[in-house]
Amino acid sequence: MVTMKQIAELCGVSRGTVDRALNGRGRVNAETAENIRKMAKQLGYEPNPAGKALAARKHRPVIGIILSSEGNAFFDRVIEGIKAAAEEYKIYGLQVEIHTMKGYLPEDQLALIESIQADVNALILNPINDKRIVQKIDELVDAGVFVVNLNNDVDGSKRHCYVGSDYYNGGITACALLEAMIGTSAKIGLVLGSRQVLGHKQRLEGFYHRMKRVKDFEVIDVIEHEDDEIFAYERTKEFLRLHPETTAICALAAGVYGIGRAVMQLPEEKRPMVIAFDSVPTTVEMMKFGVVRATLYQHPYRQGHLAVDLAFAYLVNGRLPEKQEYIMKNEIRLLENL
Amino acid sequence: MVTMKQIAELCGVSRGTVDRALNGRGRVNAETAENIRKMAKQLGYEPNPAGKALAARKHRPVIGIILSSEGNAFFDRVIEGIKAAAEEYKIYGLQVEIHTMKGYLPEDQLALIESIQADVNALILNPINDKRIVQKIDELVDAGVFVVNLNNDVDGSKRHCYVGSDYYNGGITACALLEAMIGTSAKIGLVLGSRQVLGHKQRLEGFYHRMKRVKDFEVIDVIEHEDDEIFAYERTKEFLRLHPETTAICALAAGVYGIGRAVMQLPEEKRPMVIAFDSVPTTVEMMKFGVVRATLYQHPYRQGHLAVDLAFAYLVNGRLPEKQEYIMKNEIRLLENL
DNA sequence: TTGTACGCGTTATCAA
DNA sequence: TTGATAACGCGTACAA
Repeated sequence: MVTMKQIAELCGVSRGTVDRALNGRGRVNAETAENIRKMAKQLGYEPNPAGKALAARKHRPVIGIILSSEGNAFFDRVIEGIKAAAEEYKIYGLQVEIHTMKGYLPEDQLALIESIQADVNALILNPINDKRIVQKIDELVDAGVFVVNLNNDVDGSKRHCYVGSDYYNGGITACALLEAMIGTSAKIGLVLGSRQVLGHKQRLEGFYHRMKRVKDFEVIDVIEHEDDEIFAYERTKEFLRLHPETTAICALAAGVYGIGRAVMQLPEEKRPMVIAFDSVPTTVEMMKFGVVRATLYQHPYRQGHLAVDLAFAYLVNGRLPEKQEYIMKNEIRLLENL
Repeated sequence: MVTMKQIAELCGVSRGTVDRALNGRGRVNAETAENIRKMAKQLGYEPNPAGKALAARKHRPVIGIILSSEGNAFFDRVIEGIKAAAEEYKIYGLQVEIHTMKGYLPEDQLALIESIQADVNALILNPINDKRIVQKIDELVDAGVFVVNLNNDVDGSKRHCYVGSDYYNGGITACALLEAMIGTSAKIGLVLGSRQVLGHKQRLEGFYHRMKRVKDFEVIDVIEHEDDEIFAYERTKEFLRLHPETTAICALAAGVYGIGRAVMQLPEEKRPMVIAFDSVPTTVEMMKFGVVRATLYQHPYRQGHLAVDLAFAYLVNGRLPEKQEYIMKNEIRLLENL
């Protein structure tokens, strides 16, 4: 393991100069700087995180987290992951501040970002898909803030990386799972929050794509519930009344409890097979009732933890993420392996 | 964040004394020691890993790893996880040495352990279920070596912790999955390495336990292939010849490729549904052929990584694991979400 | 029994 | 443009 001290000796300069050269702090002769960089590369120098961490303790870097999570139980586990990571890194002086909000109004999120942006070194957020949000992200990145998009992404922003699930593959997997469980013939109702939401739209597309390969799958209709449990209940109920021929319902987003309650009003032998996403407590309840047969799980805890890991690695150890996107697998879970 | 220095000042002693009191190095007045410990507890003192890591760099702690992995592709990903973790911690002076072996003879493993035990501070191994191995583990623990059992456990040993999968639940989940995919009626062949292997036996028990709840599931026979691909092929072939009524085969352990090849000799419409464990390349191939319909995945990469994480936390940061057992979930995967 | 001083690798400040 | 020095928290050798 090679250290700055060794490089300094070999180059015949002081550690301070090596530091300036390697970390681009300026005020160093271009020639010696080049020489030092070459030597460092040749020796395979890697900064020691422990040393960095120790020295960084004075900084007390702050990670601000903004989540549109209120009323969405999926984020409960995400937040647990965030808190576990925060606890783990507290010792390095890292401060993590979580701000939650309700709904998806861009101006609300914008206001929240602006209220904290002066005080954070990194920002983790589930961005709302809006021009102004993208601009704000870019502004922060340009100002030196490390930005992670969590659980959903917006395209064209300068965010350092994205942590979340693969929505398109989620749709594909949901369709494949349905085929595996119900056979090649089904009359299907698809339920989601809104086609405006990028992730929901992608899942829908994935589902349709995979469906081309199944002989007798037919989508009767796509129901949108605007992420509202009551709407999910009412609209599913109405859908089932209009379409008693339905044999499967695929809940591509939240609202599972409402959907389940609507399905439960049918006599058992007439109930369609329901599959869902995530395993929030109310969904688990529906699985115990036998109403929801399977669910697709996307490691919410790990998503939260990883987002903080990446910000930590950058702030304390100066390490940029290796990848632009950290995508969780879609895991299939039955009641038995929840 | 409270440091030893602060505690020293508050107690009116030197930092050296605090160190001795808190780390039980002796040579310190019992009364002052007690006082210091109380103060530390009261302030919620937690040693700073960065400081520890830096100071520990002279030690160059060694983790020895012994795996009966040769010829078992499952461990390829486990080893990738181990190597990734080793790379991550190299900077802290951690050395990781992997030793692989073939087969499950206790004396072989014993000899391997003995050949390295003088040189390691921690040992990670997948122990063979044998009295002598248990004794050896206990001997090492008593000698101050940190021991992690990986992928399978032996009962009654003093190992610090176990990292691996939940075999019993794996059997339960396999049965539930089969029911979800094939319906409530099936004539089943169960294939595994050997009932002598604890994990295989537990999966078998889990499968039988869950099967009680399914009306028309019937196990025709249990085939043992001694973890040999050719035996798996031959015996499955013979089984299918004797029992053309078979509608499902559940591969509870390795040998999936041999099983698949035997199944492929039947005309497509007569093939039983096959489900398996793990997703090694040959199993993936069988899934692409449509022969294996689903597999149960147990996070091999994370198993390997976590085992090293725990040893690192102990050796460099002096942290004992929070849990005795770190159990991975059994995840269901189709070709689509592999 | 206790205190002092140094080193681990890095960053930051100040003086040259 | 540079170098020297102190500091971060901990472990430890040595002196008192």
